[in-house]
Amino acid sequence: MKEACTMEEAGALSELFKIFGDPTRIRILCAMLDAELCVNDIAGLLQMSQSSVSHQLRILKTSKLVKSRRDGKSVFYSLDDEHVHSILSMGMEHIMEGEQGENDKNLQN
Amino acid sequence: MKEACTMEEAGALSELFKIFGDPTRIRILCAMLDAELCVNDIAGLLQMSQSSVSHQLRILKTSKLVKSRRDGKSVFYSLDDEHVHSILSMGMEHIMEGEQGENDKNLQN
DNA sequence: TTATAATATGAACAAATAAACATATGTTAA
DNA sequence: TTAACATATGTTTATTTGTTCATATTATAA
Repeated sequence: MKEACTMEEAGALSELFKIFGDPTRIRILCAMLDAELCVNDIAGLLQMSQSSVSHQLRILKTSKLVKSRRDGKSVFYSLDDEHVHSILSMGMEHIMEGEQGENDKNLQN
Repeated sequence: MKEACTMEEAGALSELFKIFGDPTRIRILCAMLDAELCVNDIAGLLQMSQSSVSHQLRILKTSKLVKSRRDGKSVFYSLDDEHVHSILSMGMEHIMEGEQGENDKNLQN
């Protein structure tokens, strides 16, 4: 990393992280960490509408975080590269380390 | 990383990445990669209003990405832990590798 | 072809939020 | 104290965006 990023780099970086900044997309990405999944599978897993999942998958695909493969009537999605895994892991580490006592405020049970 | 994250983890992760999902905050974080800076310094560097920078610093501090230290009339901000650096680096790597030809659409010059 | 299943997409709505502006708080010096 | 500087914060506005609903597209089977 340079000492001061350019406007373009800041824009590109924020656009990337913005994709990770939604709980639905995080859950979709996490679900695909070990398995290739079709839209219906994901909708069932997350208990969300097909439409909403499809919209989010489109965003994930446009951002190159996810790739798709059609097999008959179904379209299977999977992570596009290992950076997705790395970024998720880094975020998870940060959360685990520094915010153990503070996440409780977001939990009910 | 687990195979399917919980609602709580997805929420916490997305909240974290949401902070990185704004170009102004990215620029602020990048500016602090090597130097401790006060609000006015940052506002001058980024050519933004003091108010806007202060608002963003508050968000960064609340999220534990930044810490502050008062010295006289000035308050100096610096990165709170090394995960910030790691996450930025991961994002930068992803951008450099996969989107070389596509970022041009976001650029004018 | 028609029917059905899986996915994609367009439009509308509501919620979140970044920036601007004005103002308040805090610190130092006179 | 008052004045000046640095920072914080409350409010408003404009923009963005995730979801829902309805509809369109694509693929298979009868």
